[in-house]
Amino acid sequence: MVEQADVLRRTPLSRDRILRAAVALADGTGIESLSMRNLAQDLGVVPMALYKHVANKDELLDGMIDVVVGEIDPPVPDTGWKPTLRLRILAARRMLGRHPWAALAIESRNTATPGVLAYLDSMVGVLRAGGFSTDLAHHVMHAMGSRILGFSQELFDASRRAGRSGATGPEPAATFPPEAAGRFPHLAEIAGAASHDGGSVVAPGCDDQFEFEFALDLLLDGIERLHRQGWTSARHHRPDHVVGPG
Amino acid sequence: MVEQADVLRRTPLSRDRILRAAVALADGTGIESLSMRNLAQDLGVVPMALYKHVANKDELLDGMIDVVVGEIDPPVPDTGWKPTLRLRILAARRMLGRHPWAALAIESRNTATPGVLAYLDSMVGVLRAGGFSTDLAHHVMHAMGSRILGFSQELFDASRRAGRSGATGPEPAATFPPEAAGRFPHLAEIAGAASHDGGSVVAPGCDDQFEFEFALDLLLDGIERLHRQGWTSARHHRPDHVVGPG
DNA sequence: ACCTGAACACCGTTCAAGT
DNA sequence: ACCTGAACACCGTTCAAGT
Repeated sequence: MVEQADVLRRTPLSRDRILRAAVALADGTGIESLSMRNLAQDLGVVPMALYKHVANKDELLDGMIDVVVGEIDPPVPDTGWKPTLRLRILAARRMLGRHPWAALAIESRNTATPGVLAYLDSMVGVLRAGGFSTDLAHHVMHAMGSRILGFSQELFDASRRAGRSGATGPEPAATFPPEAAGRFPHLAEIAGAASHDGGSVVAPGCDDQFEFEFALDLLLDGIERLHRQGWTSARHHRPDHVVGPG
Repeated sequence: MVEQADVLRRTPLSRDRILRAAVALADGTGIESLSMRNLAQDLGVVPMALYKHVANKDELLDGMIDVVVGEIDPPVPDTGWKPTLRLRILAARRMLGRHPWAALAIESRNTATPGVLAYLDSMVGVLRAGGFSTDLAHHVMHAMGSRILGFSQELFDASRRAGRSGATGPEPAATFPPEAAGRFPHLAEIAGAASHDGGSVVAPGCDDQFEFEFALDLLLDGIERLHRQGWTSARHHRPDHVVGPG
């Protein structure tokens, strides 16, 4: 650790170098010991030097998230939507295993980072290419929720963040920022964003309660089916980890 | 807010009063503004007075979690496992709507609180009463994950917490504390805890990878079924919010 | 113009001094 | 014995002084 700091001391600071050091620090000693001061020390730099490259700690965390989300293996082409989704989600899970702080960090950000949006957009693209309607693809993304990034259910649901505005109750689900519609076309489509020729985008958001019950009933119905069939893990649980309830 | 503090200033401090005030503070101004100092001020008390009733801030958060988990409506008897689970999970979701900080707070605790364990135990009890084997009930609890408390997938998976012990990779899934086996019999059963006559308990934990893939495939198979059937939300999406993909 | 030390406004918690 | 003010070891970030 200290030797590494010595080696790097003279190489010039950059946003990229800061983000990599921050990820390494969080991986190594836990997210709770990631402070601007500790990070600066690891980099052999005075704390204020970091602020030339990242606006504040929140932006640092956003950058760290995009670094690790970028590590998720890209989708394997030409294998059909189901194995493609499956492999990619398992790749996301492996990434989360390498960076134990990442799941909670992603969940606690109030707005999705560009890297997370790109990942989600490509997942929707896989569904659309597989023949899913935007409607079904939308609900599927909500249903997959906690699996799609290895965790985390309601990615576009802002209701969990506290309202310093003082309003009570869940706020309307904030979809993604309108200016991102061009960059993430599948997400825009899913969100029901109507891109009128001028370029302005309207995203009506979605019905959280419906999405929650859609996923809940999808699971309950699948569980009921297994229960009726007298499902036992003994017939499915194999050491190579490639089988499930199917 | 201020008047309330005035009213309560003379009533003696208690753990219960502290927890209620903490929940109110988090509900009102957000979890990030919940500090021991702010909480003490709301209670018209010096910060150190709190430490007579709660050991530290972590224990305060644990207490707050159990207060709100205690608000979840109890299961309605005699309606079958499926509607019972469904109603209870929707009740949990309503609770999370009232306390926007709670989901993330529960997820970020490293060990489940007694209240959360009691809730989960009663959910397993519903499955067992419905004729589910301990084996299937176990996998179902993992599969429901993000829904069972309105969120949060791997309740007994400690791999997301950083290891200050320096070890890399996911730790073996920590089940619940052995001494809790007596209080939460259904969870103990699920965890495969073998309670030998002396009273000592062995919980072998579970295969995280298998549980993840079980839930993933349960969802993917259900999604495939909907896709083949040409499912459309137009036929299911009704304003009264009582229908899903079934 | 750029960099950075000191300072500010906070934390959670310890500890010793006061009653 | 009990309570509590001051203090300690931290934060993220501002700001002005130094180059």
